[in-house]
Amino acid sequence: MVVARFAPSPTGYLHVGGARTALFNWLWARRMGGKFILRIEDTDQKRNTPTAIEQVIADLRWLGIEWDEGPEVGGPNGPYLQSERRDIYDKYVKQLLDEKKAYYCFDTADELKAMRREAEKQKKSFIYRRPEDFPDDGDAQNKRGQGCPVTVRFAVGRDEPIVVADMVRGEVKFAAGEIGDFIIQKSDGFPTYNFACVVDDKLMGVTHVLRGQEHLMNTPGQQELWKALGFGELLKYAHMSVTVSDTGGKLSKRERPKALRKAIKSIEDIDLEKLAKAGDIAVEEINSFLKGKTTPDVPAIDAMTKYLGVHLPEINIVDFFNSGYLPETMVNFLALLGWNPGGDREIMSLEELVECFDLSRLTKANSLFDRDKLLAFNTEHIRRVGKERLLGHFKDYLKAVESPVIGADDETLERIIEICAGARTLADIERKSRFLFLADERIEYDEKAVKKVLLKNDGLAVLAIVRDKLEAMEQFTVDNIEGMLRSLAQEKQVGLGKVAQPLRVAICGTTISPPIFDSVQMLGKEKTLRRIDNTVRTVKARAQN
RNA sequence: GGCCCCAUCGUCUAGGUAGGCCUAGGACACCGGGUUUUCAACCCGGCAACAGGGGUUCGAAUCCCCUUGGGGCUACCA
Repeated sequence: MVVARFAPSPTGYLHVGGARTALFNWLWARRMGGKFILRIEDTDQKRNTPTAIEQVIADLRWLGIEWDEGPEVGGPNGPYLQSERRDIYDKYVKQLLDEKKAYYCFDTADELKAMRREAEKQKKSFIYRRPEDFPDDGDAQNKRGQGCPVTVRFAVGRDEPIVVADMVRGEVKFAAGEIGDFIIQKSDGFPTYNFACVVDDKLMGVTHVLRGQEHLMNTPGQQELWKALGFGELLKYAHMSVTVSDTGGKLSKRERPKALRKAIKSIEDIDLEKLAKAGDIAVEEINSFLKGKTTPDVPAIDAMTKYLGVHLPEINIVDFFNSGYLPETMVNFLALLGWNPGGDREIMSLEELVECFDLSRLTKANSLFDRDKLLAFNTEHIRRVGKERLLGHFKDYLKAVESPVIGADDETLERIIEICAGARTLADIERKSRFLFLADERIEYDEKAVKKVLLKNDGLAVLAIVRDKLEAMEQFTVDNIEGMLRSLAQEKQVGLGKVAQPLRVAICGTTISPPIFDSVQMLGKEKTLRRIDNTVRTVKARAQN
């Protein structure tokens, strides 16, 4: 049976790269009728962030990726948090030590740094110099007593080249002696990633590992460890292409802070105190951030971004959710990053993806994360998800962004979705419909729109006529409103826009709204009239100044 | 620096594993036109690529080599 896994480290939110890895492993497991495991690799105590696990779990579920074994669902091979498996790793470290396949080391960080510098000077790879005689437990005990760091290194075989049979790249050869002895147990007693991952993959029965190409250089070492531990049949590896950013290089979560830094610096007379308050951090922290020394945490970044009203590139899965993307879109788009079903197929549901997913169609070359195309995919998925699901997604979105639209009942929301057909994101729908739920006096007027539509071409005069006709209307229906506006336009021998636009700006403050007849009808007669009056008053007052 | 991976339109890619079906197909973006009450959507049309150089072959986008270019890794991070 195929057993695949996703093994994130809880250092932050689930980002695009991680989500893709998770998705591919999940697709492969589902396609083969196998099992998908979620394992948390929290072996670095310094980097773990407390809420990360919950976040990652929430994001995976939002995408529709469910696991058969792992946190919250349990399973026979638990625990699924590596920090809770220390005794297991200790046992295997001891085995390797006893068999002289691993050895203690006492180097300090500075000593190691010096060795690396030396290697670089000689234009060679840094290969740790293995001692002639391995220190024994007593030596380790002594060194520890003296306050020396004690680590354990794996003695990598040096006689034969190491060959990794990769399902994407074929046989990748590493010359004998090229892979140095790497640390498998840190001085704090925790295993390193390269060790814990090998042990767990065996114990959890993993058969396939799909991961980014950035792991390719870890594979020979892990494979040798696997053999040294006597784990038997090797894992099947597939190293997928890296997703690169349009700014060049691997798509990284550091892009958001970077973009924010740039945005802050571009603002001339910025009030750092206020900004700090918005982000709930100290001013010194911002200064240090601007110098590139430190990075505030995600909530602070998000809060400051919101405060400044700037748009940062989405990197984490929640970012896409907050920008109004559908999980259907993300899953579809992610799947096409380094894979494709062949031919012309592009828009697919999760179910369709499972049906045709195939490792032989994994792409070798890196792919760029194209936000324009993502938007096009979202437009298409909004069109095709179906009413019920879209309504659900929309409500989730409204809750997350704390929109005033949240107060509407389902019937109204469905109507809104309907009249906003063609929207590219849920944010578009929200933006267009929020005027319906704002208090009349909270309408913000777009200067350009006011100038162009109301102050020119008799805008206000037309608006006055429209107002009277609306007031006189007995049945405030879409048809009546449409009929009135159309005949008025005809009467005046002008395009519909000439009469519709002033009305549009009057009720929502901008020239962007759902179709005008629906907008007016949904707003209702009373509010429409009041807004027209407010608008006239405001605009006249402003024109005088 | 060392090791490793990769290379078709601006971008994602089909085609490459069985060389002729490719005067290279699709999608996004872009440009032009249409529809139109705004934005968006929608419809029609257009632009646009086998990185370069050597081979192998009757024949190469497809196989081999080199160059160039891009990317990854190079931690007591994962």
